[in-house]
Amino acid sequence: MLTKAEQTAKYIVETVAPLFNQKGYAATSMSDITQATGLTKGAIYGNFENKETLAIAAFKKNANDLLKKVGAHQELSSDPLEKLYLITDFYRNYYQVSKQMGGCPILNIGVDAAHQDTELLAQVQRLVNKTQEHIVKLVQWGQDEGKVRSDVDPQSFARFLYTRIQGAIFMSQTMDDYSYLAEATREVDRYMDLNLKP
Amino acid sequence: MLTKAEQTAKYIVETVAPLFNQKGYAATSMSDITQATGLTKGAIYGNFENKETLAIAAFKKNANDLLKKVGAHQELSSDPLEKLYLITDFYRNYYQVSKQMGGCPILNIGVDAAHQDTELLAQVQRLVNKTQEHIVKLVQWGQDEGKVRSDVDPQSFARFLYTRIQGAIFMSQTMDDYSYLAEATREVDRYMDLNLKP
DNA sequence: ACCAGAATATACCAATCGGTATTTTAAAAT
DNA sequence: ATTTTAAAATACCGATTGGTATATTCTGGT
Repeated sequence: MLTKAEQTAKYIVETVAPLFNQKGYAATSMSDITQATGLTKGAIYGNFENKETLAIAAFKKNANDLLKKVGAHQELSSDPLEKLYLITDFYRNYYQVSKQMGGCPILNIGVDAAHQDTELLAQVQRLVNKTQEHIVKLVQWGQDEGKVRSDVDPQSFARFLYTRIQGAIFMSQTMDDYSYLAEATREVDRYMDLNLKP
Repeated sequence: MLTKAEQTAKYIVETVAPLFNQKGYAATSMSDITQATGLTKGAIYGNFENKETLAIAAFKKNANDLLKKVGAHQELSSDPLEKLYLITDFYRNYYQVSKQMGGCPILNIGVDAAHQDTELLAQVQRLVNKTQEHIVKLVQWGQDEGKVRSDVDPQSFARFLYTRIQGAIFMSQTMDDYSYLAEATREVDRYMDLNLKP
């Protein structure tokens, strides 16, 4: 069971997560935060050391939500190759999903924190590596079971898939045009049809 | 010949362009600007109406520099297909080029201005469309001369090339890893080898 | 019902924010 | 050389920034 403080801390993070994600760290003020939460500075600073730790908590919340969603979608199959297709399938609808978070947190915080050497950037990099390693393991698993061609390099495929989709996320977001993601996921699917399937 | 005011206005924009590009609009303060230029607020506001017009001028400067550089690189050939290869060749070294500007302005300002509905976002979208249309024309020109296969859809190829490379730009920038751009340009080249050449 | 500790609200801080009005300095025209 | 004009420096504005110290309210245990 959550204590009162843990409840409000959770509430604050949930309320503030899309704010930081949309406007970035510097552009999100403490008054934005008190206004959005309906709480006062006392409540905020009673639960978080400072603005930065709150921003980090907010990013972690968004990142975790994202991992959970894409993870849950992969549960629809127990086959490694089909799980890869389910990843692209998840991102096919990512335009709507990310809008609820105020845009893609990897993209937004990655760009916002670049050249600033903050803990936030390290968190983004950690998440990117984690996701790529997950794809690597899926490919290796598929190869172990003979469902993915053995001449595929798991690492470089993971980098390709992630980079291709992340580019489409950027384009869809800044051009406000869903179709970039549609095209990218279709292409990655085709790539897997041609190069991953034995 | 430039008047005194035009000279300082140019100097201000040049000095301030990498600042806005790196830190974003909100995080770049007027004192950052006076400090970087060595000028006072009087000089800044004597030449620019407000912070936003200065930020727009700074982005246009970066965007223009970028277009000039990628344009100059295409001058190395007069053949439309070879010009397409020169575009990917330009982005092969974009990691260093963009670092001088404080990161890719399309990426940085695109993300920074998203969800804010400012003139800046419109400028980014304009530049993206302009670049894509340029690629479309190169493909069409190549088709007219029989140097590009006629079954290629210029529009969708342009979107693919731009999105693929922009994704690599994001990854290289936030992971601080050049190789994403190397892989992306190599892959686009291979794609053109296989699908564009007659 | 009462009390102790936790949690939130209030009031306040120096510093900085973007912006402006005015004064001083530099350059151009006569 | 003097006047006029353009440009930059200075001084200042109210508002807001992130953050803190203190006061008040809420809540769970007895």
